[in-house]
Amino acid sequence: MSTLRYALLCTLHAGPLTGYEIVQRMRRPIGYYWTAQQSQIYPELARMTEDGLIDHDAAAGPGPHDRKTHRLTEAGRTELARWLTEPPQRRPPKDELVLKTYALAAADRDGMRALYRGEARKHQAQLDDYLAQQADAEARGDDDPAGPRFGAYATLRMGIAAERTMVDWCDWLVSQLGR
Amino acid sequence: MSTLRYALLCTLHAGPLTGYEIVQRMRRPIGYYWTAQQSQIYPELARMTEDGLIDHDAAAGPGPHDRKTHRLTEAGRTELARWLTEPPQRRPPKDELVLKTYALAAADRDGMRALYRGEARKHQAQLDDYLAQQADAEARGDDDPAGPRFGAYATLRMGIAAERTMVDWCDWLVSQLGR
DNA sequence: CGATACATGTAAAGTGTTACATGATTTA
DNA sequence: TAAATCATGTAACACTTTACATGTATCG
Repeated sequence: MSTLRYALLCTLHAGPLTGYEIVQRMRRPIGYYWTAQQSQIYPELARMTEDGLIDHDAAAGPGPHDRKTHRLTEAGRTELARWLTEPPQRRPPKDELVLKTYALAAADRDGMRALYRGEARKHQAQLDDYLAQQADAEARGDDDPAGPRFGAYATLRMGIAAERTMVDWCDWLVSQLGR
Repeated sequence: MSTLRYALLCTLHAGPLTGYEIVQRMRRPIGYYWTAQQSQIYPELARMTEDGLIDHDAAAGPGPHDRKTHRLTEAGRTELARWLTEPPQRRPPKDELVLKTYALAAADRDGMRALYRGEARKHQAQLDDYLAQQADAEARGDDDPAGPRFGAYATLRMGIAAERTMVDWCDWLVSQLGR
């Protein structure tokens, strides 16, 4: 079972969705910590249906294909619950900005300073977006650990903490590289 | 030009290395923010040599192949310097633990609490390792922004900040899921 | 004498991205 | 009427992982 499969099971955990809606979730909010392309999602949904993890209602769609609303089967729900409490397998972190930093000495100093200033700005913008989402979530009561949307709220908290860390680190580098 | 190529250029920025030594660096310290398998590295080094980004001295090796010590060419160094100050392309973050968190409501509550407790412990261990490395680095004077090893030191700082963020987030989740 | 480190490579399978293809309905 | 949204799919290519393959030198 690939992680993509589990990501799709996660996407469907709170209720049925069409493939198209799953693609949307893979941008926001799930795209903040997992992504998959449309061209990966549709064939995988078909294979998961074959394997009995999900099933769907089909209805005439706008284009040449049926519109399918997918939902977890009992088998899918069981498999998801089993996987969730398993320790995640450490996958290679790949961060281009940190990679660039390792070879910092081989670059133009002022150019690198400008780079970190720009990245600090981008991460600050993302942080502001998350902060606004957090305020909305708390207004809805999503921060209740017993509520059904606490999981999404907790991921937001991680996003906020990670962006703050990036902003601080970039700012520190700007100050270190300053004259 | 794939990012793998730039990662290899970064690895060689401070001096010549054999393929085998590059593989070691891809575990520690570069592996903390970038990885590649041996089977990816050797063919890519060959292609980069063909393209004039690197060259090497060859000497009889222990096995059936020559031992090659790779170094950047002038063209490679120029290309690296150009790339370094370019804004990194945002690649999809993929974090299995955060993905699991999104679907937290579909799992056993105590099981999830145990998961976050275990992950907090693992990240704390990694943090302690980084902290020890930081002390060594500072004793060597690597924290001098004008020194040649400041880049590696700065990546360590990011690692420390990121691990601390993870530990805090896991601890927060344990407390939220507690009775 | 068995395991580990040194040292380089190839083959096959799996995963992910980009591009293509169709076509109705709604919005500017 | 042009663009965006809804909706599903395939093909080709690129990238990554796992496994295989060879062989010396050193350490316990």
